Amino acid sequence: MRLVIAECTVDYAGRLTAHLPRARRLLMVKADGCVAIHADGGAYKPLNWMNAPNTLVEHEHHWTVTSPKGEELLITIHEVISDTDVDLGIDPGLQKDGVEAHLQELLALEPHRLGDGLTLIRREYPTEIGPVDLLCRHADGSTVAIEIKRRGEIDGVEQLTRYLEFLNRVSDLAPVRGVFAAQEIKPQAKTLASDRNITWVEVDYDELRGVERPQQKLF
Amino acid sequence: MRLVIAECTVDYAGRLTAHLPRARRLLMVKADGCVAIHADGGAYKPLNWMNAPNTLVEHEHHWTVTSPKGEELLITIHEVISDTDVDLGIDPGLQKDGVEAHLQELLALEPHRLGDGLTLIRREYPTEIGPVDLLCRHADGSTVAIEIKRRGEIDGVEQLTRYLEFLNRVSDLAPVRGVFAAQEIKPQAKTLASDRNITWVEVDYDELRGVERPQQKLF
DNA sequence: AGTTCCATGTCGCGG
DNA sequence: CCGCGACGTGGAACT
Repeated sequence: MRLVIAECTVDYAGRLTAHLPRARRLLMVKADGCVAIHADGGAYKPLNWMNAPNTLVEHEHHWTVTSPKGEELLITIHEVISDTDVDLGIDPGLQKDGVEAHLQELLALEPHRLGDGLTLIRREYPTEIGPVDLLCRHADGSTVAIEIKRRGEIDGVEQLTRYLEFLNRVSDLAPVRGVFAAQEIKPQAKTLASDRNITWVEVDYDELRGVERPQQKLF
Repeated sequence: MRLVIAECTVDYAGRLTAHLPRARRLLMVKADGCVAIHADGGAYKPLNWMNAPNTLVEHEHHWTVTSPKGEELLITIHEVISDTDVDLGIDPGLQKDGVEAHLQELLALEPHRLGDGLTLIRREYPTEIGPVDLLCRHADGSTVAIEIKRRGEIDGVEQLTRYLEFLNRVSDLAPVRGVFAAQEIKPQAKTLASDRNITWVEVDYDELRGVERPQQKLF
């Protein structure tokens, strides 16, 4: 990784056009070729950037970065304050826990937690307007479409409603009922779901994964 | 801005839990207090971060960052390779051009591009659930509500649907038709729009702004 | 402060 | 490679 502190002016033309007046900034060039221009604020997001893959060409007083998608970044260098190179090696990567995918896995294994008599037909059941998280069969022969969210909000109910509309109209699975599952569901989402005859279930994540990995305090 | 290169291990607990095994990384601390941990790849996004406001406490072999929202970041420092501080001053800020607002301006000037016989009533026409991008009158006396996106996706169709529902129910403008306009519209969004009798139009941004401001090559 | 909506969103997965 | 949806989405504008 290369870190350059420099007085610079920046112009970007690509998905939009943007301009940065002259100021002192950090230019970060990573091993994968991506370039980011940071100011001393504005959270972790850079002011301007080019993602890999791209081509960086350094001239005397300016850098040009071009991407195969036709994006262009021009960095005019007025003065270099410092220019350092560090070898970080490859990162072992981030381990995440507690996201929707994990919740879906666990519920696919135990769909009965969302309603008695449910068995899985398949995960990510495809429809014209996108995949349904879980499609299940009920013991009575009816079908149940399940939308899973980490946090249940109104958007999720809308999404499930669309799936139900299409599944009931175009497939031979009809009638299809809906179940909205999340670790936590906002009151508005509960109201809307109930109003549309969609069952909602708040699932206990820790209970679901059992004693597998107890939550630990960091410090 | 402070830049530290260090061998470190990182644990985050907040909206989810995450762990980074020991490796050499860049720790970036900005003037606004935000902390970002970068590897040598993976675009501009850090592996882990804490946004301002937060509290950074440095101990002998570890840093703790806590946010008022109850998020915690623990950085265990095994070895410091370098530790530098730079004064960047405040940034004059980014100037952008070519976003949705601009598209709306251009279409407000030439609404007929979205359908024959359309004339503008007003931009940002207020409703109780938010402003409609453009409200137009058709030559036949009917009203047309227009939602504009840079990229047309299903969310935008939902948004327009809500406006139409409301306008048709509570206003004396009824009947109100809908037009969904974007530079590019996803197939699913087209399907949903058509299904709801909403016309969709893909507009050519460059053609729209015509000779007004020709795209300039940076280099 | 809470809500809504845009974003050069970015990222990852499945077809 | 494209399409699609999640994201610790982040960030700004408006109530």
